[in-house]
Amino acid sequence: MSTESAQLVSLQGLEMAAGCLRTLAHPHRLRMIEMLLQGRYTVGELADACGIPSHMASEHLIRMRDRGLLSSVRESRKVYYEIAEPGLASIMDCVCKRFGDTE
Amino acid sequence: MSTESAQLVSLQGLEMAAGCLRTLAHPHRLRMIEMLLQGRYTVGELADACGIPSHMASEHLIRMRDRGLLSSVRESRKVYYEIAEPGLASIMDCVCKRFGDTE
DNA sequence: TTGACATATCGATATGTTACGATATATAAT
DNA sequence: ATTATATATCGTAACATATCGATATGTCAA
Repeated sequence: MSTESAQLVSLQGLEMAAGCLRTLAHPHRLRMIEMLLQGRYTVGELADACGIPSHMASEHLIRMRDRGLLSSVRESRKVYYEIAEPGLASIMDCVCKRFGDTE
Repeated sequence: MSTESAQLVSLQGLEMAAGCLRTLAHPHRLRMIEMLLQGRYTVGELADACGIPSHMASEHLIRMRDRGLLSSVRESRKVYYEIAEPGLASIMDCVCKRFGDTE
């Protein structure tokens, strides 16, 4: 199912991958990505869903956008964020399979 | 192909997932995992492959073992590490697809 | 223009992580 | 017992990150 690559990824590639993984490695950011995989949301909506002040949600979102994981569009007063990196679906799929509660 | 879960992962689950991702988010640790997905290696072999002193490789490996990602077996003077979490294959597959050089 | 709302930025503090030298343990050979 | 090899642990300094209050910017309505 997975394309077996005999060749190793370059150190530079691994450094970029590590940067992305570090950006993902926060429970609130994972929650935001989980939601954004199902549609676009505003900063305030994501903040409420995480139970954090919106200025902190903004910081998380900007961080992910700067990494190329998300993109944002301003519409009047609100800013909508959405998924920019398609690979996030596979990562979240792994997270759900391993840590999703089956209750 | 992926089981679409309408239900969100619990915050506790996301915290554990974030912990695992943070543990993965280091270029040398990713290199080690990449190698271990193809077979077992000793601390010294992994250290040489990463170009770091073996006591630093040991710290990285113990960190991943404590997270449940790897397991270790001592054989005489050497300690062999191997993959303990099957999901690592999917994660590394994502990394290869996104950051693997196609040269 | 004034005020309200939504998002973003700044500064300070607290916590976590990394790399490194030094040292310690475990195993084997002499 | 001594020495060499392979891993592991400790202490620390440098650096990155998280959180939070305060403040700033951008947008709209009255």
